[in-house]
Order: sequence, then C-alpha cells, then structure tokens
Amino acid sequence: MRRDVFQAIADPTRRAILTLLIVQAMTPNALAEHFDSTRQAVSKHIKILTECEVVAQKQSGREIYYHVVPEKMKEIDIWMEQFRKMWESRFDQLDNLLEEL
Amino acid sequence: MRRDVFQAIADPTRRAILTLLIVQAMTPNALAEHFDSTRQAVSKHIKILTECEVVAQKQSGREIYYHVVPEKMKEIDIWMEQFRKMWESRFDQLDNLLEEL
DNA sequence: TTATTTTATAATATTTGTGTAATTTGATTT
DNA sequence: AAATCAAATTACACAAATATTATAAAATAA
Repeated sequence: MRRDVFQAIADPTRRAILTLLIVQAMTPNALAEHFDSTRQAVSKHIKILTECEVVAQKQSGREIYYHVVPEKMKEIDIWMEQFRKMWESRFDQLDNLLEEL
Repeated sequence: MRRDVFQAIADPTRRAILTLLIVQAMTPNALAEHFDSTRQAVSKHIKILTECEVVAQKQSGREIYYHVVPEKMKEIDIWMEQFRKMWESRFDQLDNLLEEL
C-alpha cells in the first residue's frame, strides 16, 4: 500500500480536511460535520493522512485533535521545485528561441 | 473518474514520467525504456496524464512527442500556497507563543 | 457503577486503478 | 500497393481504495 504525501493529497476530501486543519486543529467529529459522508469515512481519511504522516494527533481529555505536519507538506514543495524552475526559465527559453530565429 | 492534477501526480511512475518530460519531450517508446513496466502500461499512464491535461502531445511524422503543460502544474503550486503561508508564519507563531508564556 | 460520548477497528460491497495481451488504427517507407 | 512501425484501443485479470454498517474500546459524566 502506497503511503506518501502525494497519495495523501490525491483525494479531494483529504485536501479539504488539510485545508480545514491549517486554520485550526480539529477532532474527527468536528471535521465530519463539514462533509456529507459519514464520520467513519472521514475517520478513514484521517487514518490515511496519519499513515502518510501528513497529520498528527494530540489528545486532550477524551477528544483527539488532529493537526497538519508542515514538514511533510514541504516534501511536495520540494518536488514542485523542478517545475518552478521550468516556468521561471520560460522567459529565458523565449529569449533563446527569438535569438535562434 | 477523477481526472485532476493531484490524481496525475499521485502515482510514482507518473511523477517519474513528468520529471523526464521536463528535460525534453519524448515518445511513449522512449519513455518506456526508462521503466520496468511495458510500453502499454506506460502508455496508459500517459493517457491519464493527458486526460489530466498535465501533458500534451505534438505529432512529428509518425511519432508523437509528449511534453509537460507547465500551466497545469501551476495548479498544484497554487494549492500549496496555503501551506507555504503556514510554515512561513511559524516564526510569528513562535513569537506569539513566547509572548503568551 | 452505569450511561453516554468519542474514536477506532473489522467486515463487507462497490468502485477504481494497474498491468498484460491482443487487436486496430494511422502514418511512413519501400 | 504492400510491408512496416508507432501508438491507441479493447478486453481481461488482479490489486487497491473507498464508503458503509456494525462492533469494540476508551474516556467522561451522571
């Protein structure tokens, strides 16, 4: 079973969960209220996000608060770097092209 | 069937294909040589990447060259923005925390 | 202690993704 | 026009992801 950051953000529900968790840490129940699917379904997504180490939990009494692990999200950013280089160099490429012509 | 950028980069083979295509446009055959899986399997990934509009093709005689569509990759970058804001503001958060204490 | 709330887990059905093989389509070369 | 090559498509089998229902475990409140 693939369990990496890219798998974590592949699902739109999981992306929505992450967006909510950026603002503030939340319990599974609180999260589930934002979605149409059942609490269990949301819970499974949280489990996957946890396994991907994109979110982590913090117990507070009987409630469990989940929060984003920024370091993990950084992995996506690092992979994206090659593309940023690409589109930042497009002006240069255009220059080269014009020169060749 | 979900067909978006995030689905496109969820698979490691597809990420490898994209990394190869950043350097230069390639034909399915040329791409397949870089992988253990068959040409058909690679072709299917290319199909998905095409449907996600992350790559586009350019006919050259009987060969088809595939290249990255940087604009689409930008969509990931835009979504990532919220996280960049997050980890850039962590210094501020640390300040606030220290102040509270 | 008992009832309630919160979360996690197990089992199942359904859907979706992946890889291989065989066939088809289209372009190019001879 | 026929042979050849590249790519796409189809059909099939298999593995994996998702959502749901039901159940169990842990913490808290009455």
